[in-house]
Amino acid sequence: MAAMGLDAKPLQVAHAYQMVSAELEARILDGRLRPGEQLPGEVEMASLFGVNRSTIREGIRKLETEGLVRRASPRKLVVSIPRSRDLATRSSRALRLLEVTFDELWTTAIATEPLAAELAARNADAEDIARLDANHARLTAATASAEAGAPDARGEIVALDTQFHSLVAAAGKNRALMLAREPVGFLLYSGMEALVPRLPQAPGRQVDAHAGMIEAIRAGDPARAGDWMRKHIRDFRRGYEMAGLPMDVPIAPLVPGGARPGAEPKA
Amino acid sequence: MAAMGLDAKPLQVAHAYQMVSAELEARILDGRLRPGEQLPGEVEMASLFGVNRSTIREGIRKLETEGLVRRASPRKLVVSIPRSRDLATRSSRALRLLEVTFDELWTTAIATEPLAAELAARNADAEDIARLDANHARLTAATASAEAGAPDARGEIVALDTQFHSLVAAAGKNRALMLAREPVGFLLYSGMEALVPRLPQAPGRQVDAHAGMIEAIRAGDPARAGDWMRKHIRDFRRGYEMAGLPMDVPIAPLVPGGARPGAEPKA
DNA sequence: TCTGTATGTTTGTCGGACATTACTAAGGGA
DNA sequence: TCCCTTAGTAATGTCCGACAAACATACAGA
Repeated sequence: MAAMGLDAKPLQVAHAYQMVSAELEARILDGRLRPGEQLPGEVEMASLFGVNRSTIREGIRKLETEGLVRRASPRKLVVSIPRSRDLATRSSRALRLLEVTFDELWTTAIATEPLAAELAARNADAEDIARLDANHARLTAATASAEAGAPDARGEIVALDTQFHSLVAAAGKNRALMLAREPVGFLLYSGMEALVPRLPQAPGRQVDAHAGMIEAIRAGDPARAGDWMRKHIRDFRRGYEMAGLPMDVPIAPLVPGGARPGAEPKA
Repeated sequence: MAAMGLDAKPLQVAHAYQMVSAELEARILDGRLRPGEQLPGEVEMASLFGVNRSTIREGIRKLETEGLVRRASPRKLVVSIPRSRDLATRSSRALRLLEVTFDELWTTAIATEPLAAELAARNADAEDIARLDANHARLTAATASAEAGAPDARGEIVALDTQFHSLVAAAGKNRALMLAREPVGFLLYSGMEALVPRLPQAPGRQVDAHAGMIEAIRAGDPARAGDWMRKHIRDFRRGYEMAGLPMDVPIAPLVPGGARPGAEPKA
């Protein structure tokens, strides 16, 4: 007796705390509440909306999580614009949970990263370049100490590489691209963690590529910057292949055996 | 007395409800809690964590908003993977609040959309193509009624175009790309709402481009599909130029004067 | 077997309470 | 007059207890 003229409709009941967050969200999105503006206290809101303070608090939790409001100080709740960083973190987490493959990430990156580099060559200012230089200096140092056998330099190399690409994107001044590429880059470059120990020459090649890219960006040469990036990304894939790492399996497998120490699946 | 040997540390106090969500989140991310698994009731959790039920509820609200848990039924709280749709919606909202320009969106799209089309030509299955056909049929109809003077066909055209591009991306079977391009596409194609009334021939050209793309995808010809998409996206920009719409201002201005009714651009 | 009812459980919401800690304003010293 | 200290106020974070509505399960009846 499935069909009786109507499809399965979700028809979710409207709970009070959902209405609170929905109402505030609507006011933020249509501009009645503007970023930076301070919201009333919980008690006042409770009386305004005619609900209990607990209910207000649950609604606020939701908006807080979405990044539409933020605590400027422990007492001040202000309207805010979601930070790209948080959004990227969440997307990244989702991609990990979706168990996307290296290949999916790489294919996306080969489209977005060179564009980011080209834009960076066009739009980078002195500060951007300074940041890139600083990053590169640290990467050079970390690579040296990794070659010297430092055990924990690997994680730093990954972090610095991830940051380098974010900096390039930021220098490009395209916020849509930044937001789109960030989660992909974050996850993709984390794959280098597995690459380094099997391909000792990888970090060196990386240092060269970064240097070339910074040079092209500094010179304001979009084509060359894009080429360096393409080469860099292709090189990454080749390294992955040479290291014998599989490209059609999840970057970060969802718990093959569990977590670190004991992690026995409970009966 | 600023410096006493330490930089300004964030040092945000760990509130109980944050620890609840953080703890559950950690268990989900490292696999101790698996997608689909059901969580204990609120009372039980409260005693497990040694906090009050209200506190548990606030923590759950956060996880719910992040999409890491979901209510399967009003009584069942299960672990889940964040839905791309929600993530895209949120990113889209953020981009709108950031007041990204048409140019930023377009520049990103010209990199991602052709790739999506190429992948679609490679990976689309029968169902994907059926969905594209269905979408195209509706677009054709909507365009016809728009040309006949139907007032509200404009919104449907925008919705169908947005959906078309999502379907193409979905047919490409690259989840990273889908997630990256969705918010950009959503916002970019909404710009067509303003385009249609000033450029009556736009929908017609669009119908042709979509048809060509579907044909290329059906034929499994990545290069041709990509070319159609590039042409389609470039055409969109040209249309925007010809219509005299500015490309370096926010797509969706944050409340020029307020909400729908008047909506005349203020001086 | 299917349907309807009774019981128990869980969520959503409420009201009130209290400790801690930001903010504020009054007061004292230079 | 201005600055610093100090007390007071108010808001948040957390807790407790309570209740209605909804849902799930078991059971009785057709």
